[in-house]
Amino acid sequence: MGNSRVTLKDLAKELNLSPSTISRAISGHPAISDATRKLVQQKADELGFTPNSIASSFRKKKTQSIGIIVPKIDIHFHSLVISGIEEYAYSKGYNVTIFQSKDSFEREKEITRILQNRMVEGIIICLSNETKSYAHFKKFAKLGVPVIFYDRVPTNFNANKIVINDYESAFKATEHLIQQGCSRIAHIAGNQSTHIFKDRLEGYKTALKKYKLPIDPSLILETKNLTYEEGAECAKKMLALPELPDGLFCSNDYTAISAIQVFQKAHIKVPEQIAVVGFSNYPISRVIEPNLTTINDRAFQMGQAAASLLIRQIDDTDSFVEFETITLKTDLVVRASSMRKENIPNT
Amino acid sequence: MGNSRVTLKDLAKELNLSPSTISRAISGHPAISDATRKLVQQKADELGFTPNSIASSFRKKKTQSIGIIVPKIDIHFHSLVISGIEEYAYSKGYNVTIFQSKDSFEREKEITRILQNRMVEGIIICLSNETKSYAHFKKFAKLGVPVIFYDRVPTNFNANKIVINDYESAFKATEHLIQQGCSRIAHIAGNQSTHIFKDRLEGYKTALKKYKLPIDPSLILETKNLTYEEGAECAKKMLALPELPDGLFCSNDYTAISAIQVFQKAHIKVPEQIAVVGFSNYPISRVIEPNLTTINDRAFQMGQAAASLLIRQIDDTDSFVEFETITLKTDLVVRASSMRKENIPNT
DNA sequence: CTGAAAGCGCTTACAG
DNA sequence: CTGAAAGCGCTTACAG
Repeated sequence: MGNSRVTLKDLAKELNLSPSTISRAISGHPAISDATRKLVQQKADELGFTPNSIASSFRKKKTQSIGIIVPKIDIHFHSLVISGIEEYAYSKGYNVTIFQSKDSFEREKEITRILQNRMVEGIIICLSNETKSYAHFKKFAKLGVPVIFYDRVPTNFNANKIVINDYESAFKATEHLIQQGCSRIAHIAGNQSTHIFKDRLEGYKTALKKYKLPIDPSLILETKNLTYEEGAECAKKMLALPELPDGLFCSNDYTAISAIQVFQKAHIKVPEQIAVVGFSNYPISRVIEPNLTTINDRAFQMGQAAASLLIRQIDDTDSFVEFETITLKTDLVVRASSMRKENIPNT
Repeated sequence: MGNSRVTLKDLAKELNLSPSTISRAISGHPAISDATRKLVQQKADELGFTPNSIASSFRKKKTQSIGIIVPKIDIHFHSLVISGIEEYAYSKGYNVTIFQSKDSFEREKEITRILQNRMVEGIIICLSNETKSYAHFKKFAKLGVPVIFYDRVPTNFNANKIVINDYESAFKATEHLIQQGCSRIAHIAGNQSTHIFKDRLEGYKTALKKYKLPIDPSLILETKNLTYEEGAECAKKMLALPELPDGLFCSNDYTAISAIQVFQKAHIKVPEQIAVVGFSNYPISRVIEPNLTTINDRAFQMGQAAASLLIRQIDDTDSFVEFETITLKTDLVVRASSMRKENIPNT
């Protein structure tokens, strides 16, 4: 079947004009007369000409495409970020090519090679949880290809980063529990080798200190992956304590929800006997009964911010800025799971 | 900063070999001696040469990339499909470029133009809900670029499709409720202008007919978008009926879950007084209490199947097959929300 | 086993 | 306002 695309040359021949003129007419060069432009446009439509952007990319060394690496696309947080990136990039004429590292360091390295070959103009990445070395990103600095890290970002490595203030957010969440009258507040923590979960634990501790509450190690439960199942295990451990905590701050929503369900099955009332706060504001937090108080981590906005910073850096080739870190605001979304006093929930 | 990539020519000059030989050595052409191959590989590593795949794509007219169009990336179903596509495509050396139509027909058309210009080798798409005409896909047939539709697929239009049997699945779900002893079974239906929701309604009706149960129009509640909020409204309408249904089959999980919550707030027991079945097997179905019986629609596998079919069609340029429709198996995942008799749930 | 040459479809500096 | 010419970095049919 006629795999034959119509090219600039074909158009030129048809119209007895030079390819240069056709090229300029199509791309809206100002030096082309209106008459010629119209003529060319008409013929292009007639013959079904559309510019071959691979040829154009090759010639101009501008691919108008950016690469995204995420651990897994179907994690809701990442799909929101990707959605934000795509939306912004599309509005600026950039395409988005997606890769999953599957949390494999080797695969992440391989993907950076592919992205280099593909000549993407910039990269947005959430590191795999295996990644401890960042040498595979150094080549992009040499090539002038900006890289933006989000969520799981490198430590001890200069780079562009989009983050939220995990420490502050955790502080806010814990402080809220204290203000609701809780004094024995437990924490379900994420893997402490990941700095965002470390920061959340720190924020929790700082809030306790500020309000002169003791830090009780038996109330701090570290998990590997903050899974639904791990949340349930942690809740059971709390039930086995000599005295039940009266508040619980969890490093994500899954563990918060499974903990609530374990408590409820043990006929412990949430929030009356134990008030619970999660982290991320997943859709599920508005489904669980009672609705979950949680931190809105602005995943969609994070994607938009990452794309915006990236494209700004692609365009400003001779800026003096080497690296930028953008910290996004978070909100505490107060719902029923933590409401022990007469407040008005904000969602 | 030295934006200078090392090229084939540079390598050739360094080694006093022709660019042809370098090209063949790098791409593993069999006619190259081992000695030369090693020499070239070594020098390539030394100079940090990596092939420019844009140049290669341009020359070979093979971009090794496929385009995906989804209504919205952060809908869990689509993110699972995309994940399946990326996984399969990556294993075959294809890259995946993603676009969101945002359920806009105009944007969908615009995206197909971009994909044509970008010379993707194939396209996987879930149609926007505004799309009624498929003329914008015809150009790809002429160009020999295969297009695979999934989920929301065209009707009355010959095309490659990956689908599940919505009719059968709905039949299975409804039959299960009947076997659990329900005889007044309601249905929360999706928009009847979308064929998959029409099929689900048909499957429901057929099951009732088969078991000689009456079809009661007051028990069939159509929604616009099957949202959580619409599910709650429908449940309230059921509560207002002279007699409550004893079974409920919903066209998705969100409506099923909100209905369950409305029932529970009205002190109606699920499944004892009303047994509920959803559709999609979203993660949330294992969180709600009681856990939701639902149809596993195999979104990840749908993505893999779409990518596999697409790449098969890209490779088989001279096959006699014009179009293919693949129907995937679905499972009824039986959980507590529908268990009125002593069965063993399968998850 | 290796090389010389042509060309993929554009863009752009230079010239008029 | 328009054109001739060179070239982006590869690949491949042809030749030896």
